[in-house]
Amino acid sequence: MKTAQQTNQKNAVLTKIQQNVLNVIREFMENNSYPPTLSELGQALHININAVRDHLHALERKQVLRCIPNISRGIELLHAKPEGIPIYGFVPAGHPFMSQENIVDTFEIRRYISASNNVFGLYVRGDSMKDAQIATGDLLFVDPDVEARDGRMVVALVEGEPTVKWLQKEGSTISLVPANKKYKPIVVDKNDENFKIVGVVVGMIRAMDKLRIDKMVNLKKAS
Amino acid sequence: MKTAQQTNQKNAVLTKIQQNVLNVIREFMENNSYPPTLSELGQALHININAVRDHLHALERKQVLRCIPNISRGIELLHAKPEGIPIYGFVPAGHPFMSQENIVDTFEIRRYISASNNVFGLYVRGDSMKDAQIATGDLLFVDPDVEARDGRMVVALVEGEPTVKWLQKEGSTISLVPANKKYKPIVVDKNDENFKIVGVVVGMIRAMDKLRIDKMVNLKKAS
DNA sequence: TCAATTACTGTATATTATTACAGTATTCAT
DNA sequence: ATGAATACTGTAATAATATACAGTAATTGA
Repeated sequence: MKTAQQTNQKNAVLTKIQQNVLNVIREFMENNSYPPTLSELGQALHININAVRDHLHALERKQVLRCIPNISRGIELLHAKPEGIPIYGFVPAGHPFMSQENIVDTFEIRRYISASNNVFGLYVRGDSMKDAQIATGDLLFVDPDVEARDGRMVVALVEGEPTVKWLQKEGSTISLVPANKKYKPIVVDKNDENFKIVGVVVGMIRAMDKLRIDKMVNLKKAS
Repeated sequence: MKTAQQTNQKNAVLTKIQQNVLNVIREFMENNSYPPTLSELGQALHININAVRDHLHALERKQVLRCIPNISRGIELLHAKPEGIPIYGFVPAGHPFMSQENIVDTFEIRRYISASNNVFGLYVRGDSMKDAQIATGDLLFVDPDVEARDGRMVVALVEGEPTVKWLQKEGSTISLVPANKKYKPIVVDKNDENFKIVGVVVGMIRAMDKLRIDKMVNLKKAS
């Protein structure tokens, strides 16, 4: 006989069978685009639907899923599996830095670079931003929706040619300053029709594996 | 009256109403963890369930979804929406670089840095890798499963202290070379117990927004 | 103008799926 | 040893869903 009030047990440990039920649900949802019904779970687990029901209610009490009443396939998995990869603190920081407690963040690009929905990537070629630690092959994240304030690194179109430079505003003139003494700043008028700021550089990524470098060389040849 | 054979129309254009039905299905699935039933769609669209059915069959013929027979909520959307953000070619490359055809890749971190499942992130502090274009605040992707060959950038533990350096192998000795003339290489024996290579640096990401910099300063204070 | 497609309504029916009720048996902590 | 949670079986009622059949009406391309 079913007993009455069963208290909420957040973060309670799952039994082996409950874990198994959860795994079967996950597997089903990976293969099927819709959650399983009670009888489908019963078949998969070789048990009666009411046993399945008991398990689902237990899993609900333990906060790993939610059952929506009177809805077919009304199972909602909570705690959506963390998608990102772990990010540890500074180098050099503390000694046992590769521990669970030292994960200061999880890698999730949009959150990291806090960009709008219009961000796009752009590969860098040339050494004009060398002193800003930006090299050929680097991938820049450019956000058109971020305000291009003085001092920010921007991507601009000068007479149709895209370039990455520091932005420097002085009255009605705008200077596009490279981070390399070898090159001179480009000075244009604020209202120059041949000049347009595409977006602000909000992030950067660099691949250090040979495969990517080869790919970039191929791209270079193709262009 | 329903007419007989209706040919497959892959890539056919959706009518306005069909597009609307698809949008409602997408919206429902974003909010609900399970696909909608016919009557739920009927309610949302203010039409009879058999009208919904007709639309679903039309969408099925046009290959945008699949209806699984005799299965409640048996709707499977095809052509899963592209998750990544677009990545354009080199800068400077061609003039109209922000066009659909110039998307050379889509941003998806794991594919980009071609790393194992054990990659982790690590923030950099200090200027010892300055000449390799790596600065304080940069986030390194370190892969413990990549072979630490001569010349690669590695994260090593020297007497418990983690450091980022170039790896240089010479016979039985290993040199950890900084990319900054201000600092001297660390030379250790191959079998030194106080020395361990944690992983190879396979990628790097840099955030250029102020918020992140503030966060990093806070982390610095806390450590 | 004719066939095909689109866009619906309405009633009915079969199937699918959830819920309810009534048990049995085991384990586990107090 | 007693209450509570776990782990099941079985039958039945009810609600939720999908499907079938029979239409109507407007639009579109050949």
